[in-house]
Amino acid sequence: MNPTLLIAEDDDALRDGLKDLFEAEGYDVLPTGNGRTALELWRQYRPLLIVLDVMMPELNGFEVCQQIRREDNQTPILFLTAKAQEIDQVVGLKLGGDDYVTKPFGMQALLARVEALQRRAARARAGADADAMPDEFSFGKSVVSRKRHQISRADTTVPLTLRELKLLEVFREHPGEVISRNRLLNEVWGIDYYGTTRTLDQHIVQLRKKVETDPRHPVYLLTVHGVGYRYAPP
Amino acid sequence: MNPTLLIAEDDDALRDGLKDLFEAEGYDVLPTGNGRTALELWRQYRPLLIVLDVMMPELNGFEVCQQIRREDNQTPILFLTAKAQEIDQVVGLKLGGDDYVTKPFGMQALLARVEALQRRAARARAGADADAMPDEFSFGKSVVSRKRHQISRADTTVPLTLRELKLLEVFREHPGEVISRNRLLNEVWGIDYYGTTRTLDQHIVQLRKKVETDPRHPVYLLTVHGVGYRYAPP
DNA sequence: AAACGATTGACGTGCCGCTGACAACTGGTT
DNA sequence: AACCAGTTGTCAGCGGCACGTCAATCGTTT
Repeated sequence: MNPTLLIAEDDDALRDGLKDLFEAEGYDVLPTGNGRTALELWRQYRPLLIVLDVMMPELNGFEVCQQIRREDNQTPILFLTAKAQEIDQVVGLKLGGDDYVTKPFGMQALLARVEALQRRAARARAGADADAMPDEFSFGKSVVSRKRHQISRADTTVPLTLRELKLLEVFREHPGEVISRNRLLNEVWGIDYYGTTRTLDQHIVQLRKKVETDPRHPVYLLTVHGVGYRYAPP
Repeated sequence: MNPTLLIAEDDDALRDGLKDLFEAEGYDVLPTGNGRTALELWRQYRPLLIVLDVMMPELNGFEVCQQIRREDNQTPILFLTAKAQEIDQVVGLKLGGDDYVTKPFGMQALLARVEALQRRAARARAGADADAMPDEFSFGKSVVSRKRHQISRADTTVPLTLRELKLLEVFREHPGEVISRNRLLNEVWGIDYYGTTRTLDQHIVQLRKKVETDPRHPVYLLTVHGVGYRYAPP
């Protein structure tokens, strides 16, 4: 069975275009031009991903999203927005796993976003299912607690900041692999981030202080010159 | 649907000229004279190829490239450069799949570059799909891991630098074939590389240290006098 | 205001890749 | 066989740039 996609967009021409596009890419598409039926379709079919126009009759995109999120906050939602004001609202939602595309947009851009969201959601699902997400995981000689935001080694326990925790998560998910600086920036900071590369270094420095026995000669968080970093499990 | 091209060039006349040229060739063109809108347009449309002037208001070409590469390192980027200094910077980026054209340039030359880049990108895409690119491949008595940037033999594991990894890739793709020095320089260092031939030797030396049991009497990386090198699989 | 995390700039350091000098080698010529 | 010109191997050193580090700054929260 193909992955199913719910498309709620009230412009008939655009909706048909999107339907054709995604069907050509091998998706099953549930099209609708109305917020209320969008909700009904979602309840009935539970699509893997939802594309929501913000401006729609009956229920607008935000309202639909709100309803869906009451029952399910896994399924990724991609908003189609026209005005800058709407964008702010979408961003303001800060709902994990969601994204938006501003009109007008190109088909390639939409495809790329949909696929990125799918990958992200798939990773999240896999991670959640596989180990039921225990609170703690080990890193090097230390043990990290997600809930408590802290890392313990031997007889000391140090707090972890948000960025540090996220970084550790990324390394834990790919032990032994070299992870490029760009990828780290994307995974930890998000896709549209303008910061310098010094920022990443700095956080690595802080992490090494908490993870390594001798921060000057790291054993677990290794740098790969010109590429990125690598976590060498013990 | 036509292939879409993003053209970022702050000289109005030149930009219009390029737009006409490529539209006549059957491309859809997204023109802009500004780095920031270039990024926005890229996000909205995901063009198949990007032509970037280096000198631009708001964000220069390098900065735009850097941002784009954080989310996507497939799409080819063609830089338009005016000064020799800029050229060095472009070459210095070492970003695969990119190219540059120096001003002033002829329209035909530009077209040729664009089409060459398209072909290269298409090949890369096809290749990536075809074999799902396993992480490891064997070389001689060793096993090379791309993700880890390292090579393991018997009981030792040694890190590989960028150049070494690329060289090994080239040899792996053509086992038994003699590969000329020029071809190696092209494939690993890029089309226009000015270095001496000593550079290549040097890297071969380093590689043999990591690949051969007795580096003085190589078994896998053989030199073919007057031509180049040959990888003799075990 | 104080505390904290995140970010950035400035500066020092180390590594990778490049190069020049010279030795060793190869293949061809006498 | 000896020789020679061109090519390759090896070593040591250099330079640029990526990275490590420290400290100052900014923004947010309390």
